[in-house]
Amino acid sequence: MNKKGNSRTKLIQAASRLFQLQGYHGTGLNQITKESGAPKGSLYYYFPNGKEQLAIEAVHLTAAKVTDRIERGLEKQDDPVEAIQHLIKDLADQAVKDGETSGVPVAAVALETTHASEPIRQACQAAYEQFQHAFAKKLKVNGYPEKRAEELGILINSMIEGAFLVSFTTKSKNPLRLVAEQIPVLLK
Amino acid sequence: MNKKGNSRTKLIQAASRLFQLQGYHGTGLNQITKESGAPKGSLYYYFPNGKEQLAIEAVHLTAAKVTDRIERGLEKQDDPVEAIQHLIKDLADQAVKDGETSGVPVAAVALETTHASEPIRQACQAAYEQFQHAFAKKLKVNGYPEKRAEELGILINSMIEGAFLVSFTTKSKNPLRLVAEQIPVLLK
DNA sequence: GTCTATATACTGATAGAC
DNA sequence: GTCTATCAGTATATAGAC
Repeated sequence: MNKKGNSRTKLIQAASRLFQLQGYHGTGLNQITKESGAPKGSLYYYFPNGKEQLAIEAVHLTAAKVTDRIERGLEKQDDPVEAIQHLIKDLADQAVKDGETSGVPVAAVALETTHASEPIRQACQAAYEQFQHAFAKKLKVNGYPEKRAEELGILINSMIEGAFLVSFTTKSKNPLRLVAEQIPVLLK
Repeated sequence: MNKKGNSRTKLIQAASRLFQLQGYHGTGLNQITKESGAPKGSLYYYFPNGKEQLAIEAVHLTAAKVTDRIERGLEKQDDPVEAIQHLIKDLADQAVKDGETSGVPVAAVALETTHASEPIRQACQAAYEQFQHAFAKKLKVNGYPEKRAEELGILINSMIEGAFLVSFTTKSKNPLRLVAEQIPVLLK
């Protein structure tokens, strides 16, 4: 990576973090450039389409990082039930304990921009499809039929998103805990 | 209701609608006063604490309306499984078809402000607790033990929130459909 | 109680020197 | 590629006439 790639990357990383915490409209470009350490004037050099383009790339980065985390988590145990339950337990700790440094990936940006920017919406949609696919892949490897595995991927991702949202907002682990307990019944 | 109550109510109603669609930071006070038809200068007369106070009251209104909708929906059928499934089917139509006029209640505001305003966060938490309680009440009436009913209320609300969020973002009914199909297994 | 005008700060975005 | 200065627009919030 050259200098160019470096500043570009730092901007996307800062944007990814801040959009997750404060949402799209709640995060200004000044704050992003300041936090990234990248020179402010160069933002429009790397992202000629401005904030929207930066948000799309930030969502892509967030999606890649979260997908990687899901995949690594699921690899730790062979049994899908135990693997998924363990992953959810980790999320529960993060949602409640990490306080100021944590947010629900993608969700805030998705809700704010679905009606306002179709390209950003599509980036968020792609993120959710990646998450679903990561769960489905684990289930296929363990013998679930393809179609059933994909449906369960959608279902598991939705349940985790909702429970994460409610756990985060109410500062309680209960929603994520209850979803984790439901996994064995779901995969039976 | 006198004139005062009327303007106040119109402001809260417009705020409730717009915050749901565009989030907290994505909605300006100018837009709210314009859409409400209430005189702009009077906003700070009714809400001395400004936008934050207006948002709290808007969340309370949204919570009351949604809770009412859940309760009325659940009353339509005696069997809790069928009642909840029917309710989710209605939500699925709304999330995908209503397009520009629909949003996920409370969620956008909750995600944006949880780290920025404790009073707004508490209003969102109260909203989720109302939703959970509405489901739990239906289950208690139908013979579920109190503790189990309350856990299922949290779980059902979380599942619906997540599936609504993903359905809304991906413009697909699948997540909500799959959650609906899961209800019988859940309540077995 | 209503409404206008405005203060102040910040937003996204741009131009141009270096 | 970097950085500064700055644009026009809008944000929340306020002061004061009526």
